[in-house]
Order: sequence, then structure tokens, then C-alpha cells
Amino acid sequence: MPDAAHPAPMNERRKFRREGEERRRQDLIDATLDSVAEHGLEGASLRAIALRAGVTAGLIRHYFPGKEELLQEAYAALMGRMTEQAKAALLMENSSPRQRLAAFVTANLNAPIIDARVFSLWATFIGRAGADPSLARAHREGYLGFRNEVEAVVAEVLGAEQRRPDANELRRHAIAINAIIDGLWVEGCLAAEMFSPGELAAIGVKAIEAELGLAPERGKDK
Amino acid sequence: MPDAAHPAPMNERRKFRREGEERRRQDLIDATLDSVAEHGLEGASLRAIALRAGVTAGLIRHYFPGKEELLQEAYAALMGRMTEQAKAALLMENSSPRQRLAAFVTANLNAPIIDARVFSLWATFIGRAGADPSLARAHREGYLGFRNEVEAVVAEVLGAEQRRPDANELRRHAIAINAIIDGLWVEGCLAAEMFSPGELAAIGVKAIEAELGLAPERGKDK
DNA sequence: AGGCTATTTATACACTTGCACAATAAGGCC
DNA sequence: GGCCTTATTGTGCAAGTGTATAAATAGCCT
Repeated sequence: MPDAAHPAPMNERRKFRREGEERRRQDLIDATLDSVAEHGLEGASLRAIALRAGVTAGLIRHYFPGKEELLQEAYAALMGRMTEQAKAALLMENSSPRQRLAAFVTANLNAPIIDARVFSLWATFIGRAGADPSLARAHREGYLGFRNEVEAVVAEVLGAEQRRPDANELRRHAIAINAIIDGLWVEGCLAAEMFSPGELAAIGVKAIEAELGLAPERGKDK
Repeated sequence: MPDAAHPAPMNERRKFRREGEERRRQDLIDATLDSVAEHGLEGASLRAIALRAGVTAGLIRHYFPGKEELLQEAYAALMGRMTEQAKAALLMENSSPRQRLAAFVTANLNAPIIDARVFSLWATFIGRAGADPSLARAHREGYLGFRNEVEAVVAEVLGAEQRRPDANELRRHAIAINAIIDGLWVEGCLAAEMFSPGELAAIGVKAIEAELGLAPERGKDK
């Protein structure tokens, strides 16, 4: 029974603050990624997402035409962050091509790219690539961009060693190196505790140098 | 309006046949995998699964305590088939260790293991490994078993070359080789049309031989 | 200060979901 | 052939889904 001493507190409408549009969209996208990472696509209901973002479900429709579009934007945001971080390691100036390649590999095989949450998101979304052509295309573009970066560095590395690989050889090297990075990334994300810190990166660098036929770096092995 | 000339055909109960228990369970598991592969976990409702299996939804509860258990059994079945096929290639007798390793890699990088549907299923389930510890454990066991197989063949291959690697070196080789296979598998499943038939296997074999420091096979290159 | 507008809440709706359970008939057994 | 078990169907239900839309209020503008 309501206490008449209190000024009729029932049916009170929830207080709220107006945030900027860009901020709200970002919060909603982040909340979406968090929901998907934690409970999968099935658990990512609009109400759950809204709750996590600190708003009510209805608001989502004010910023996104529907759930589909929200998920697409979330996936795009995820891919954007991943490739952005991955490529950043290639921008080092004043270093030999070989050092830059090693730095690239090392960056891709440590936190924050080796991360269970990111992997979970990647797997969840990519699992739908078979059914959703737009997802498949988004992936292929990201993959090709990534592989082209790799191919460019490989060409520089080999060039510095006075070697002139033809296009086909370059392509094969890029595919193999990509596979090494991807494979170690998967293993690291799924069972990080099975590897000591830096171990995956060390294995990756060694494997890639073997693939390229580079002589082991002097003075670094124990 | 029902036509009275026909002998009251309304309210007719659906005809059915009793199948053996094992058969029905398999059908339901297969229907589950098909549903997940096509529409993801979200689209795999009991009714959709039952429809695909040619039964009604209620029957599922007669064979499985709930949806959760059905999904778990489906995942276990998927993993079982994958590793079974993968290991089969290692059983060749009368061949050199190096040939067996190459056969193993080749088998893993062609159909039916390179397959968009299988990959989609793997990704969908593994995406939940972060949230579901039982899934994570199932994966790690499968992964370790796989890696141990690899390690054993690697030891044989190197032994045949009169090399005696220590345990640590062996472990690193196995991790790297596993990564190469996994990475190429992912790339092949996601964009099969980007690679000519046998190309991935060729790249994989070459990369692995480079990793192990094996001399290129005579008489096979171009 | 007071009004305007767009952001936000709240409610309604049709539909689906997993699960429970009663009704039914298929097919082996005597 | 008739009976009995149980595999299978069909229906019902409460909870949750995405979407639509009306009602309210926060905060900028003058």
C-alpha cells in the first residue's frame, strides 16, 4: 500500500539525459558488441542491448532503422578497429623492412589483438558469412586489404635482400604468411594460457622468416 | 467453407512412421546442424529443426531433455566428424614420414574439410566458447589431440633426417605447423574461389617444409 | 523565463520461442 | 486379429521478440 506521507511516488517516469547523437550511436554499438560477445547473437535482444547502454529499447529505433542495421554497423565498427590496430604497426619509419615485418607480426600476436572477446565477436559474425553475402563481402575486402599490406612488406623485405620474386611467388608468400598469423591468432585467442607471453610472436616471426628463406637473425637466439 | 461432398477431411491427424531411436536422434542432430549452418544459432528454433527433420517440434523433447542438450550433442557430433576425417590421412602405411606429413596437410586443405558449411558451424559454435566453458574445454581437447598428432609426425620426419630436436623445439614446430594448417583452412573456407584447386595444399606443404628446414623435394618444382 | 523540438520513455501488438502435457496411432507381441 | 506400449502428434501457455506509435520531458533558442 502506498504511503500517503510520500508524495505519490508511483508511476514516476524515468529521468534521462540527452546525449549527443554520435555519442549515443557509439554507446549503442558498443553495447551491441558487448551483448554479442557475452551471449551470442541469440542473446543480443534489443532490450538487453538497451539495458546495457543505459537507455530503453524504444530509443534504438530512433537511431537505427531496425535491428539488422544495428548489427551491421556493429560488425563494421569491429572490423574497422581490428584492421586499424593491425595496420598501425606497419607505419614505423626509420626501420629496415625486416624489422617492420617482425613488428607487424609481433603486434598481431599480442594484446590487444590477441583477445578472447574480439575473437568471440569475429567468430560469431563470420559464422554467418555463409548465409549473409554482405558479411562475406565485408570479410573478403578486409582480408584482401590485409593480404596486400603483407605482400607489400614482403616485397620490400625480399628486395632488401637483393631478391626479385615474381608476382606468383609473392602471392604465395603472402598467403602463407597470412595463414601463419591467422592460425596463431586463433590459437592464442582460444587458449591464451597455453602460451607464455611473447611465445606466439616468437614462433610466428621464426616461421615467417623460414617461409621467406631468410637467414636467422644473428645474436638474437639464446 | 468445407465441401460436404468430401468425407469430412478436416481435423485429420498427420500420418507418421516410427523410426528407430538411433536413427531419429541422428536425424534430429543433422537437422540441427543444417539449421545452425543456414541461419545461425538464432535461427535454429525447435520448430525449424523439427520441420527439417520431418517431425513435429514436440518429438524433440522425447529424445533430448531440452534445446541446450540437443545443441551440445550436435556440436560434439560435428567435432567428432571433423577430427575423424582429419586424422584418417595419417594412417597411411608403407610411406615415408615426410610423405605422410604431406598427405596429412593435403587432406586437411581440400574438400571435404575445406567446406564453407563446416566452417560456418565451427565459427558459430566456437564463438560461444568464451561464454560457455564446456565448449571451450571441448575445443581445447580437440586442439591438443590434433597438435599431438602433428608433433608425432614431425618427430618422425625429423628423425628420418637424422635430426634430434628437443621437446621445446618440437613443440614450437607443432604449434607453427598447426597454425599454418588452421590459417589456410580458414582462408580456404571463407573464399574458396580465390584459390585454384590444390593451391592451398601446395602452399601449406611448402610452408611447413620451410618451417622444418627440409630441402625442397627434387623433381617436383615446375 | 518560456516555448519548441527532437530525444527519450512507455505502452501496445502480433508473433515466435521453449516447454509441458494430453490425445492418438504405429507396430511389435501374444 | 486384438492389445499394449510408446513414439509421435497437436494444443496450450507464459515469457520474450522486434516493431510501431503515443506521451513526456530535457535542453537549446530567443
